[in-house]
Amino acid sequence: MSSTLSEGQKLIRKPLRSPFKERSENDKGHVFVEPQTPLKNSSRASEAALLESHKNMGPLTTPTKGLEAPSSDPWTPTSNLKMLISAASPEIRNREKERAVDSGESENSQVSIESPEQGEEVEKLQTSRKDKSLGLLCYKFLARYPNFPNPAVNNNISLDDVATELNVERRRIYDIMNVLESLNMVSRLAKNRYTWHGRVKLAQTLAMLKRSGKENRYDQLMQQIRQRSLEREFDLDGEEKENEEMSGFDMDGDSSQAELSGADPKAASANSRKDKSLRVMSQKFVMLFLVSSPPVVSLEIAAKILIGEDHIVDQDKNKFKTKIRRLYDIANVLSSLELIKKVHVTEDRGRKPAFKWTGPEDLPSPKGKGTASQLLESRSSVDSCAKNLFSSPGTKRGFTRHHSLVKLVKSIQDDRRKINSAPSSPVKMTDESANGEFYTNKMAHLAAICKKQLDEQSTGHRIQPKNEVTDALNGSTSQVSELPESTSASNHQSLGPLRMQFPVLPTGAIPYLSTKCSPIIPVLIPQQQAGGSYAVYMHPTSLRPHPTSLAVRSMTFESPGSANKKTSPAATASSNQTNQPSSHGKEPTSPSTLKRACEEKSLAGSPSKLQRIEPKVRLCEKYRAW
DNA sequence: AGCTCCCGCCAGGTC
DNA sequence: GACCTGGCGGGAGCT
Repeated sequence: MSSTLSEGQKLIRKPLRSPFKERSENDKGHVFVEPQTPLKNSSRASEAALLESHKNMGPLTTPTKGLEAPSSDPWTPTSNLKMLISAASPEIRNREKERAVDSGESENSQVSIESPEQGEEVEKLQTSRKDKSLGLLCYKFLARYPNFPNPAVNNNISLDDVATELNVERRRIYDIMNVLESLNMVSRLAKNRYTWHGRVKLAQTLAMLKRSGKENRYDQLMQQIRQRSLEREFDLDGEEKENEEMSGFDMDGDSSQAELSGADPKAASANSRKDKSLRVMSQKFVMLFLVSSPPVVSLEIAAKILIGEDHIVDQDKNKFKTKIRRLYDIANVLSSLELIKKVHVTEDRGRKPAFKWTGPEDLPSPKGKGTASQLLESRSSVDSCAKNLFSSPGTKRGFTRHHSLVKLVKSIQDDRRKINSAPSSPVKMTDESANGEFYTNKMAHLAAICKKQLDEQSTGHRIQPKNEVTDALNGSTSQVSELPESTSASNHQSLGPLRMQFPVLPTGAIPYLSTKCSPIIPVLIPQQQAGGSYAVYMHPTSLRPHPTSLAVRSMTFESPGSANKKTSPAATASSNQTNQPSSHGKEPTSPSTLKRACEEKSLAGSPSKLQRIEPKVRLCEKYRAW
């Protein structure tokens, strides 16, 4: 069954084996690198090995990619790498075994991953689902090419060749290529052919994406969705409420996608399809990280934003699930690129998968007023789809955006207007907190801290180079520039690197949940629970009528499989973040805090709800490092 | 049980 | 019409 794959797609498309039958036998741990590790870890280990090798390649260390070389030929400067790839590519080994070819130089001869008696078992296990993961496949793919290719050499990629040599269906290669293309790491040259760019354009692309993300106010969208999610979460009559809130989004239901292209149904259809493409999704997903502070994005939030939260109702739950699936695909590739890393956000409802940005933090300032579209369009223009990722430079919005998202932004703006005129207005809050009129000494002190942080936050940005901030501000519309004028440029000085912004809170740290929509005052509470410190987030408005009002929330960030669930270096490093303006500090925003913020926000217009939001301590904010 | 995501069907697009 | 591209969701493997 494992016949040689021809150039033709038909053969590639057909599975070479009966995966499910084989899978059923894959019930034991196996290894590629570390024989004693369990199944999952083994794959991770092999990925890590590949990654390490890939790293070792370094820039310009792999002059040729040897694309057209047969799979058994060593990649000249990276033969060692190939060995590792093969170690992680059981199918290649299987194929080699079956063909009884290449006994001398074949990879399996160099990969001592199992004892002879284990051979058969491992061979079965080699077809493990994990071994076929998109992430691992991407590692293998990336290992074939240098990060910074020599423009002089042929950097063409043949999908057929890649699919054949990696022994996967071409379909899988498309997934990888789409994500890579979204980052300008490859560009489509022609049918079946791509050009490898590596990371040459990556930083610039990311900068563009960041800028576009800001222009699209994805940070605010995230915040908004979190808030609404919290509202739902803490509503006693959640279901009815959910419907209420869904309608409160001013949603346009299923029509949103069709509206993307205006009245032209055909264009709408095309645009809808494009908008769902892995490329667009990937870019938007990356944008979320780039504009988020801390740079942690849960799949749930991402999916909601990518869908437009309005779709998450009834039968559209399926859409959500599908989106999540796609996000996993994207995330796997991005993980292979080391741009993100999987973490978990533990909330009341349990652990939620999330990803943390681990890619470059200091992005170059996008040149001029160019948009991401220019960057993308500057590459191969063959793919019109990519062009549609961004609107023309002249337009304000950088990206094609769901109509629902436009409305979402509108909703945010409305909220902001309300908030700014409401007692819970951030400005008012900070002013009040500054004079401490309504608080105890401790409250006043904390409020002062909060004010300071708010001032910093209101600068709108934390770690970016100043010029980039300026660009972002210039390029964006009123939303961003609405930020209070009290911004102090000097506040940027103390800002640490992006990762330092992540609110892993060691003892004593006071996280500030910066959100324009829900100003929260962090208050340390004398709570001694294992695992770290706790902060109580107090909404300023709740402090006045209910000085004891607390809104606390538990949230744990942890790395899957991380042994160190407590304070990590990252946590320690972030211990100073009390003074770090978390800009749009969104991610760790306590759900209950947000909930409270939303509730209280709505109080202005609905005093009757006041009773329902009687001060209550929800949970404790507990951050663990990954 | 829920999370993760492989797999391949099949529709739309391109040649 | 053949082939390319990739959205999509079923359902298996994993935790």
